[in-house]
Amino acid sequence: MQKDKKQLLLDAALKLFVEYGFHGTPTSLIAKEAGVANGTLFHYFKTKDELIVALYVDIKNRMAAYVFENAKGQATFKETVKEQYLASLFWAQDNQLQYRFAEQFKNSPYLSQIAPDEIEASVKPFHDMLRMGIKEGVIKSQPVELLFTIISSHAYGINQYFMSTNFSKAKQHQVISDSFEMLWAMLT
Amino acid sequence: MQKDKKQLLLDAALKLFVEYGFHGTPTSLIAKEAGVANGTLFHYFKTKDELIVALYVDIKNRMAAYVFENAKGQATFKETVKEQYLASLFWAQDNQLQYRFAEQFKNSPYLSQIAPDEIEASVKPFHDMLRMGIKEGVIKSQPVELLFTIISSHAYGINQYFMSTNFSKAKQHQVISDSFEMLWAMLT
Amino acid sequence: MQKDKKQLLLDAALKLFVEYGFHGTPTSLIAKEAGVANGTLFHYFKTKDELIVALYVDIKNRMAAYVFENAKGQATFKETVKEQYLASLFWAQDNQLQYRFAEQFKNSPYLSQIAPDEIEASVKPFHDMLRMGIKEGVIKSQPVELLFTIISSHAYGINQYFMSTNFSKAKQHQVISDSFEMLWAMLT
Amino acid sequence: MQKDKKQLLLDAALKLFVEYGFHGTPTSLIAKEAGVANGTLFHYFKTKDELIVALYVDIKNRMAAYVFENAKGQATFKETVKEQYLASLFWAQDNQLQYRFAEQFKNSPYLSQIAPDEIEASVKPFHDMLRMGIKEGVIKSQPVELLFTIISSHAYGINQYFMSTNFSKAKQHQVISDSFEMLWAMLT
DNA sequence: CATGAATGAGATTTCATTCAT
DNA sequence: GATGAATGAAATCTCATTCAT
Repeated sequence: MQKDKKQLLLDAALKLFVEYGFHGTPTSLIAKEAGVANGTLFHYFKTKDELIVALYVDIKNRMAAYVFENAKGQATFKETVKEQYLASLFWAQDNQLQYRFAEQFKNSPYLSQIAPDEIEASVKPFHDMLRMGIKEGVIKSQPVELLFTIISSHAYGINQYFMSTNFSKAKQHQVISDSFEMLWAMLT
Repeated sequence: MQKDKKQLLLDAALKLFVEYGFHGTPTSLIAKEAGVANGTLFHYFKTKDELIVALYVDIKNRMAAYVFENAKGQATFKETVKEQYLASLFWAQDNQLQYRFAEQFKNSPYLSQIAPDEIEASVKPFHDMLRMGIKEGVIKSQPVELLFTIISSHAYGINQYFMSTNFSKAKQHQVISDSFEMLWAMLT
Repeated sequence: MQKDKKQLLLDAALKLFVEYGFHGTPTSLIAKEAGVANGTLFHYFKTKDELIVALYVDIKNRMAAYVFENAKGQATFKETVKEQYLASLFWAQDNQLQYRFAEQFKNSPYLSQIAPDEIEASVKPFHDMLRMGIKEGVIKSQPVELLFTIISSHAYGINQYFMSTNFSKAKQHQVISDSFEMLWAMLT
Repeated sequence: MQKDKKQLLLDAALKLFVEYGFHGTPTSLIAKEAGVANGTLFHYFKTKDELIVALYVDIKNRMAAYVFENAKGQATFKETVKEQYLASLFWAQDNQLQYRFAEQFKNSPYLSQIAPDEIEASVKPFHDMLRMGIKEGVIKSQPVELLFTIISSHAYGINQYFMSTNFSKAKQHQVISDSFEMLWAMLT
């Protein structure tokens, strides 16, 4: 029994969007790559835009699930932050296509199609955690939005760096681990 | 005496690309917004792609010129880095459209139309400066590409933060200044 | 016990065709409105065209049955014509959707799908009646086709008039009755 | 110098719409018949709907102009009404395509795209004239909307009759003239 | 009988680009 | 240089119809 056609479409779309961009990828090509008929795409997604947004939401959820799964049950605050940071970067490493798609999406006019409270909800757990760290006096007392943005951007930078290098996985892990310590120096 | 039609087109394109994206902005709309005829656009730019790339290069150059102009003649290495960092963020603050256009461009398939050695050349001065800092033992001995990426991403994060807040200019300057100290703690 | 699915489909189609037109109404919408599955429509009607034609024929028959039922057994020729005229208008009043559907159908390329002899057959009783009236010297000696067309158009006009007014049923009956006398003046 | 491309498109559309109906006529066929490129149609009419409506308005205006031109300067009220009635029917005879298109349009959901006050304005001259006739005591005192509808429908019926016969022009003129007298008997 | 996922031909519409004026 | 009508390839999307379950 083969994969769901909806999933086949999402997979095909992901691959092609990353390679050719949203507008460089006709829906007909997505259908072809997925091995389904042209109209089938529109059976599952009312419009091309809806497909793009659905793909983003799907990826976002998968990544969040991965990060939380891998970072739960740490003893200290620092351990928790570190594991989340590492998990994010490991996930990005193992899901290059998804990561690059998400970056492309976030820098496109499509982002405005995500309801602001949905975005809000997705960052809340991180904000809450940072607030706790501040209350416990472990990290600097700064607005959590600022801290979160700085951490995210730092991770983003590391990823960009990896894209322009050809490191082994081991070396990448090393860099990630080092970079966290730099980040931590900044936060405390 | 009115502006050059070429400049009118670039101005219109910038505004519309930021609002609607590259593909959400037809050339006809750019021409209309610029107040010139449809075909005139193609006198100045052979293709739409050429316009997009020209706009990016133009913006890139203006920003670089601004940063170098404002950061020259500092006494110490830290002062030099700091002034460049501040100048970048001040420029982004004063040129929101240009900044957002550049971000969109960098996350699009158009980026590949910029020759790699052109990109190389534009970051070289920064790399050289960082190399000097390392040699002088002022900052950590890490690959300059990594250090540069981290600094750039940090600045990117601060900008993102400003976009979601409504700070006064004075408050923004405060945050920028503070954030540099955090960054510096990370680099040394 | 609920209605026959075929009837549910006809009802839904009637309502939607009048509101959106034949081509503005997808079969999927008809099925949805009828509360049945998409494919079910094609069990009962081989094609969409067949559904449209079937609906028209059904309506035509119901109207004819109504008119004949209500106009039978009149003493004089004038009484007979009058009762048929009244019955037609009363029926149209009570079956607005059906009436408007029929008008739309008659002014569409679908009309050509009704066999000419079927049309012939449906008007024959009226032609026969008029021929009798001429033979008896009650009405003008003119081609029955012309007389019938004039009578039908007259009724059509009255209906159009009602659509743009908001008369009570009583007032409508009054107008219908008056209008028949005007019509009769023309025929005799 | 050849005809305006816009006019070529209107001419082609008219012919094809009457033959195949609005929805049976693809825009590509209209362009082909007009001898212009596909996109040219959309240069002149933003949508297919806009073309359909524009065509109707154009036809409506031409007919009105014809009727008024041919019926002006009559001595009596009856003469005026008669000349307008005759002109309408002669116009329909000489402009079969236009007439049939207009009938199709009026019985379609497109009609609702004509602003009510535009419709109002087009019938006003006729209503005014009828009001005058009533005031002068020449015709029955009935609502002018009713009288106008009856006259229009009468003319419509005559036209329908002509479509199912094969009369010579002379014979048609004879019938039209006769039918006006029948109509007049009804109005007075 | 009934379903609804799947199809794919075809329709409308967009838009970068050209070119005669 | 400047114009804007004209182009036509290509994109998105619709929808009547089929068919395995």
